[in-house]
Amino acid sequence: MNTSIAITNRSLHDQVVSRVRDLIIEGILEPGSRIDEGNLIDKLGVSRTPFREALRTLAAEGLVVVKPSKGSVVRKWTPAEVFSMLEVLGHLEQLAGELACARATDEEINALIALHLKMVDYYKANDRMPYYKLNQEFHSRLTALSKNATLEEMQRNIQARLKRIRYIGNDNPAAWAGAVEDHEAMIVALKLKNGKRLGDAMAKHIKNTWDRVKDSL
Amino acid sequence: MNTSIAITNRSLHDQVVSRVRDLIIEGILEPGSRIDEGNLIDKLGVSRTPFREALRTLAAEGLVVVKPSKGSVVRKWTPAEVFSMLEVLGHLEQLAGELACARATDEEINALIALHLKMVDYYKANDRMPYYKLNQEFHSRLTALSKNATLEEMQRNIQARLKRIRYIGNDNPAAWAGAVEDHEAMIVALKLKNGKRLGDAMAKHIKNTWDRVKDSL
DNA sequence: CTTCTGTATTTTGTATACAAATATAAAAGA
DNA sequence: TCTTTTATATTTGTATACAAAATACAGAAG
Repeated sequence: MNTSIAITNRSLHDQVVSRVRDLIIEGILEPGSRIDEGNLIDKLGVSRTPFREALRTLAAEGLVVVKPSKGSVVRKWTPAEVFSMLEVLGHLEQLAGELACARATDEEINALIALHLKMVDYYKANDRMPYYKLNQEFHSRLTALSKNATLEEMQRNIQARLKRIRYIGNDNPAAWAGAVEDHEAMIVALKLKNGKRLGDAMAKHIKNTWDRVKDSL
Repeated sequence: MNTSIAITNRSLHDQVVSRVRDLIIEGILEPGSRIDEGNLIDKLGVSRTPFREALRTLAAEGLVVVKPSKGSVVRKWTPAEVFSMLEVLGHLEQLAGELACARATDEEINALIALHLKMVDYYKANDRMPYYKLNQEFHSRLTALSKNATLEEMQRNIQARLKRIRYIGNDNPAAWAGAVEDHEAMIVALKLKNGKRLGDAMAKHIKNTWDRVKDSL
């Protein structure tokens, strides 16, 4: 078991960061829109101090832009920026794939295969939301198998920036079918522990993501 | 010309961020050491508010760790973390090299070659400090030629984390000679606009960096 | 009408004040 | 002497207060 009885007295800062991050990812705070400090601190029930600290964290993460003396806005990506993110993410996941094959245990690989099978079930049941959530986890967990902390961190950061965009741009059936196929290829390579092959499959998967996503920008 | 008459009224936040970042990189604030808030705000002449916001920014950048209710410390990297950074950086620069060959103009390439020649001069004159500074610029500018904003950002971030370590671990003559040789190979590949070759040369260069640096950790 | 200009209002930036938690150290007990 | 306890000081977290900008707007001049 993995339960902990530790009391997590998270600081307001941390809570505000994750809350606002979620508001951005869920699209409740829209890209390009101004972040109304007075309004949000009321709704969140915190004072300006932890809220503004949270904005600095989110700005460093790239989700928010703080314009001096003019307030903050939810960062809005240009298509070129999104492309650049996918270009980097694809390359990072290629590395992740190669390292995973070299470093992951059979147990870890089997756990990931199980996750993949669950995703296939959701796909067959046409259940989009849980599929989407597991998909995020699939990529994070595969990256974790690389046993490279920096790689995990960079992947998580880009993933967070893309989350919203990816969700919007993935709602057509053909795109979904393609994504599942990509994953199938990745799983095959992972089973064989063929790093080169897995890396290429992951890079290709991200490349396909651009095609799925680009028209919704 | 490129001069601007804009008045840059930088916020205290921004100033504190760059000031403290420099203190960390220069080793005046030592890895693992506590950041004494009271002391530093006195020396910097600012109040706690912008200072603490700056700490949040630096924490998100990975240079500082904020321990809830216990203060902040300068982040200290384990050898495994440094290795992971170099592993990712090498892979990112490989991509940068490939993209640079595809996207850079002849003019940009020539400017980089000129920079390289200046570095060789400093090397021959055994002038370490200016060489080191140009080296940072060399890598940043080469990455910029990839015309990929995300790649630039990630490279800059890892670069900042490694800056201190790299400086310390580069003070033996053989290592320096090796680094210059690596750069020579990179320049040749760039002249040929051979992306594969440049990418490999850059990846190899970073791999060598680990050997130069690992004993000082 | 427009455009300008000065003023009121709102928003942002920074400093300070207060509360809560942690670290320090002095005193009491074993 | 070594713990343990308790009081005190320091540091950290959060709220508020004040200052400085930026924005909105009303009235004056063209």
